[in-house]
Amino acid sequence: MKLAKAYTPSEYESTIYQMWETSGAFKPSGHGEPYAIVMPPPNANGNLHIGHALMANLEDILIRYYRMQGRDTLYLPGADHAGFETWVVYERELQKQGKSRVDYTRSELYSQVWDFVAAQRGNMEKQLRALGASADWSNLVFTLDEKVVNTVYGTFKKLWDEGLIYRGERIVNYSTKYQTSYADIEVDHKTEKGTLWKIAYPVIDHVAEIVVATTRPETLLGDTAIAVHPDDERYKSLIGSHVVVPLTQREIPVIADEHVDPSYGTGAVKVTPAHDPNDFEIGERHNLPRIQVIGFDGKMINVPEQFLGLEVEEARKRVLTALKVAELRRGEEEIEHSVGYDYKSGLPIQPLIKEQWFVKVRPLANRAIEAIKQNEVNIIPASRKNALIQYYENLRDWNISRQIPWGIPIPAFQSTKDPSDWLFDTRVDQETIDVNGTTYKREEDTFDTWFSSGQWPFITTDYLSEGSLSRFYPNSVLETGFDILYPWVARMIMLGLYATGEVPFKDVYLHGLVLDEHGQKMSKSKGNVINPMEIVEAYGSDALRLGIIGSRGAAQNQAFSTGKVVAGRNFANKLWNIARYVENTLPEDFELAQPLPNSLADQWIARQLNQAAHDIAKQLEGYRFAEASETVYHAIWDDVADWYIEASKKQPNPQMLGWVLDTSLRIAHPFAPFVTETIWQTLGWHTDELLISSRWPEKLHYNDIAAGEFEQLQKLVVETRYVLSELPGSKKYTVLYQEDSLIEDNAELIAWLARLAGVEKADQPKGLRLASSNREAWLAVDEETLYEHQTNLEKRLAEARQTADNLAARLQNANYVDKAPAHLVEETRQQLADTRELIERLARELDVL
RNA sequence: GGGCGCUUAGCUCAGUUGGCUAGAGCAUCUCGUUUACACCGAGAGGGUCGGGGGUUCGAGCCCCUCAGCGCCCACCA
Repeated sequence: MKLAKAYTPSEYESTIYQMWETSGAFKPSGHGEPYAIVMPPPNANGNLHIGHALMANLEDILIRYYRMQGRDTLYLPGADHAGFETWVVYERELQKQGKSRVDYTRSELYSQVWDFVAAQRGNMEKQLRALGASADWSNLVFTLDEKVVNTVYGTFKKLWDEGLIYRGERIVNYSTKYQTSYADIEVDHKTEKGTLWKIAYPVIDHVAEIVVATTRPETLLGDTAIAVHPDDERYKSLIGSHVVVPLTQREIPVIADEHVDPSYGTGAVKVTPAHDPNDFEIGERHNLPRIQVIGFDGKMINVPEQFLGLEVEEARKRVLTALKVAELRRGEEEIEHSVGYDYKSGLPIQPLIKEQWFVKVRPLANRAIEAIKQNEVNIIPASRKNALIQYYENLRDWNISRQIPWGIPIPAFQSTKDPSDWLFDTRVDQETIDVNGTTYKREEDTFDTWFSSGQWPFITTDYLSEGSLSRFYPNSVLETGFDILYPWVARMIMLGLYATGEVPFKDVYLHGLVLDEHGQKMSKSKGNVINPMEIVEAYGSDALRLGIIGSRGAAQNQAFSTGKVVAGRNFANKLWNIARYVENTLPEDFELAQPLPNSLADQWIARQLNQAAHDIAKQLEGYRFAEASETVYHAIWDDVADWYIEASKKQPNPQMLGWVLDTSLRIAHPFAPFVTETIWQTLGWHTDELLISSRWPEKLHYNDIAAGEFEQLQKLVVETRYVLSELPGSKKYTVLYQEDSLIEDNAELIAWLARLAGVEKADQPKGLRLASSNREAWLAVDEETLYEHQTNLEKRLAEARQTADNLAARLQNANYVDKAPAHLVEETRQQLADTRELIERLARELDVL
């Protein structure tokens, strides 16, 4: 089969992908040391965004590389039920139908969402295929698959049995919009300007008042104490007396608590245990009652008639007005403070008291810290390591209950006789169960999705049940966005260590955000979202891949660049045309065999490609993707195309040409899988093997001296081209040489590469000395031209003298000679010698003039 | 209140334990219809590596400091 004139990706990509998939190339080989990446599961019913493309490309590059290294490779894809995200979408659907969650039972809602998701599934899998992800689809796991639920229940049971699960009334972060509690990490803290109001509480039986400072005056309706610091002289005498809560008739005590900072505000704090985490703790210490004044719907409850049913914002205004009327306001000041917002709705989060399931994280976090400090898990970039440790150190107990139906039900039942009696039981499809004559009622909450996804590495590999993929745990690397280091990666490390006793993965590679072309964060509302599928259609999958990983460092946000994608497309086309040239040059019946480097160019390209294969391997093993892709790009474009192919036109060596193309395809394959495989298939040199399943290139033996001689020729050619570019007109010139066997043997080659009329031997050569290559060569020009170029020579001579001076100065520095590594000193000496020779040659030429 | 990142060519960015003349893509300029490729070839210009100080034989890289931009974490009312 013949290659078409230009590479049109869309003509080949889907066919090539199918070929890979049906050949079984994506499945683990069962031979070699295991190498595994478990893909962070994209939303099952969503479309991929550009960040997914980056993720899939980075992971697939690693997978393809290690597969070619002969490792037993698993790239395990997943699909996420995306509990809360999907629920929010579905609740909006319900709203459109004029319904709400209260119209259905939990199981009804669950099955509705299940159908909703099922109807929209499949897009992201198609899109991952279009990106070339060589994932093992036969092992895809959905986050609600039975095995996921069972494993999650097992872990929950283990935690429960070992006393690491508790259910308790705590202040939780509550979204009044979505009617569910959140984990701490789901709250967005924003620092903003606010008002600190000062409010007077009259003291009973004293002619006095205590002024407190608060940013949330509406909560005073739920106050159950005033707290002051025990040593605060201003208030010491009032400790134990009572005050009246403004706007109510309630009397509350003045208490002393170390928590109060006498220097802040007025030094006196109103205590509202039901609506503030600190106050909750003060309340615990002093046995204070809790009065809930904000309901779970965000409206005021248990308050005087005039405030009942108001939204919090409105209640605040009216309370302030009422206080003014009562003449209890004592001033206000503008302050900066931090306010928690619902990350999804953007509305303020209400701290509310709720009974929830919590995981005691301290023992889990401590073990994770140890693992990270011991480098059982490596974080790339390393700068995130300390941040992660710090996160673990500050981590508080984890609320894992969510009041949404779309998720894994918490397998717990509560006694109808004794509310504190809870049983672990997985019969979650039943509303009640009877155990020992007692009826138990089902918990209606579901798990936080991070609780189940935090177990992903050992769930997907069936590690606990010792399934056929269990050899892939711990995974080799977890590759994901740095934005989910805390919510996801941190939890996987804790839960992995807890459930399996081993770290879930050895390396964590974090990528940054893909920003738009102008460095702005992409968002639907800004309308600057780049759809990866459109890029694939326009430029090809390989182009997107090369473009998106180029110049991108770990955990670094970086703008998307169409220019880089275009460069990627051009590279694919370059590869294609190299292949076309080779195909047209080699005989029809060409068969690949062990090549024998013959010409200087042969020796040189063998060295260059050996080196490239080695460098790329090192770079990929160190997760330096951008550098690796650059190495590929230059080895193939500069060395193979611009030098080797051109040289081979004059000094052909068919076996060598075949080897060069074959090797180029192999080293480029992880980065540009489609075009390389298409060429490989079209050439048909390997009838029994796909490129995807082939091996990383072996070193080819070459002669180092000959390779160095080719570099000499390159220097001569480059210099000649440079001089020629400065000469006017398009006349062809001749290069003359004197007693130089290297030039003599390669005269035709030099003439071709430098576009010369010829390269001829002369007894008394005249013209422009080609000095920098250290060969006895002159460009034959007439006297007039030579004269015009005298200044040029003088400039070069001056430059060379400067260089020589610098080098000499360095060598005269005793410290340099003593302390710098010997090879550097030697190199400097050599350079100085070379430069002095150059000076001599240039000076001779000037003498001639 | 803690922590982190960024500042390198006109633009977007690479540059791992300090070591030749600091690189790439795009953009710019000059030349080129050579039978693989104009999605091309040849050549060129362009940077006091944010400012200042220090360590070192040697600093884009290490230390201190200043400035600008950005991010994360955190229950000070």
